[in-house]
Amino acid sequence: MINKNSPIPIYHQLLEYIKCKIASGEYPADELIPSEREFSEKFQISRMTVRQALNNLVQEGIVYRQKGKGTFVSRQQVEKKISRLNSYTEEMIERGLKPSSRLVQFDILNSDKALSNILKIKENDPIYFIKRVRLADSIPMSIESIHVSCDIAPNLNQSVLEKSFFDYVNANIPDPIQYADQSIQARMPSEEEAQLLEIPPNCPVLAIYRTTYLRSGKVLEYELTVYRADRYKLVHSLSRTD
Amino acid sequence: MINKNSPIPIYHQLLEYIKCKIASGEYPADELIPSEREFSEKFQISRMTVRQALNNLVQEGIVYRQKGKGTFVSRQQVEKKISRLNSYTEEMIERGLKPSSRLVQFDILNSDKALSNILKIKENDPIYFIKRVRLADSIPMSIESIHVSCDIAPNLNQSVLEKSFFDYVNANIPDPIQYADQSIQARMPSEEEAQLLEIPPNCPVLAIYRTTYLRSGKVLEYELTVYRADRYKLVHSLSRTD
DNA sequence: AAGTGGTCTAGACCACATT
DNA sequence: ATGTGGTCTAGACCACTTT
Repeated sequence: MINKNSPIPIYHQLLEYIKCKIASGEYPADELIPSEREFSEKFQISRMTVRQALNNLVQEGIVYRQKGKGTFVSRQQVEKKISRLNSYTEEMIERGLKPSSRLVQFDILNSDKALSNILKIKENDPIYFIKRVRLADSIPMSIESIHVSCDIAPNLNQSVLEKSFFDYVNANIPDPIQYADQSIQARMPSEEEAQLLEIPPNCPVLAIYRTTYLRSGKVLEYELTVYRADRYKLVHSLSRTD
Repeated sequence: MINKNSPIPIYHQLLEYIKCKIASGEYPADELIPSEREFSEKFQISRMTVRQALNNLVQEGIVYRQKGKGTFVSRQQVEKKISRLNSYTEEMIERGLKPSSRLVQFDILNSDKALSNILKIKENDPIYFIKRVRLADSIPMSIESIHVSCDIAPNLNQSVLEKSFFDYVNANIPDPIQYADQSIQARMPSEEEAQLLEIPPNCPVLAIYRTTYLRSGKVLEYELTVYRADRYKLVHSLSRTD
């Protein structure tokens, strides 16, 4: 169960152990789980290490604590769906569709004033501009236009884009993605958009403008994605945290 | 600076101390702050206590760490707008517009199969059906159709709807709102929708389907809101919590 | 080699809730 | 009175980065 000689930290092993118990129903929702001291004694580890595992689970919304009472399992169905930032690839697989993409444009451009403002770089600093048609089961789903500062994305090339941009980021940029701001609009497609999406010009599209930030606060990318409205709806969760 | 006899935990005092230094510019963005051991020695507190302060700041996105290097100030001190669940009234005021509404329909109906499923009630159980045109600065912005189980919303009447439905809920339902699932689509308006929104029939709309849940897990309401795409865009934040 | 954050220990006292 | 989570200590070893 817990292997002290494993290269995996003990708190992480315990965290996974508890997650399993919750998934299997052994620790049901709204029920107490063993106390910190119980875990500490059972696995012969320090209570502080147990707390580190539990702190992570609290942060993930998997469990919650009550002073003097104990630690409880959260209602799972809520936590799972809280809006996450997913890549196109992840999203399509989740929906049971086969993702692919077709590169339309790959250029290095100089940023104009508006863009440099968004990306928090100097005007005329070089950026990658990448335009791709995203397909699901070989049918056009969306057009994705990505703007990334060359400074922030080393060694970005066409072959990288065959796969997930997120995977590239995770592998090549140590600073992790933290959050994104999105703005969503309904509008009619431009002529080029209608053609790339293979839809009639009187069919509306969903336009999503996204700015993605890293943990350091740096801007990773500014992205516009235009979705076929007949094939795509955006699903997400909101929480009310008064 | 740090008072060990204060009822305020030491880690919290240190956390506020660091926040102040950042706000005053003494710890500038992207710059190193003192190491954990420095804080520990300077204030004569345990390094674990320093870590607790720093962990909280990392969680808030105020600082970030790099193994072997140190702890840095994040670039963006702007408070992140984690997607919140707001009422129409709140949202419009935030955008600097004057909200109002015009009641189109107020009825008690029997729920059909699909609706009873969503609201988690029995088929044919009575529901309130409320349709309102929402205005901003006296111009139609959206059409809101709310479905609420009569069981869950006592004393709901037309006069309540002059104001915010959220305010009514907060005042009359002890179980607080916890979260909502939304599905967002772009589409063309129906004839009735175009007429109520005072837009031409070839102008697209943003259709948002929302199910709102209470902390107990009960469903508060199922709502369809149809927005004029030319006057409304949806803005929100997503976080990536790996 | 020196410094950093990451992990871990084996204790301790506190405020709080339950019995 | 007992058990719980919340806070805190004074050490320790590790992997990593920089000098």
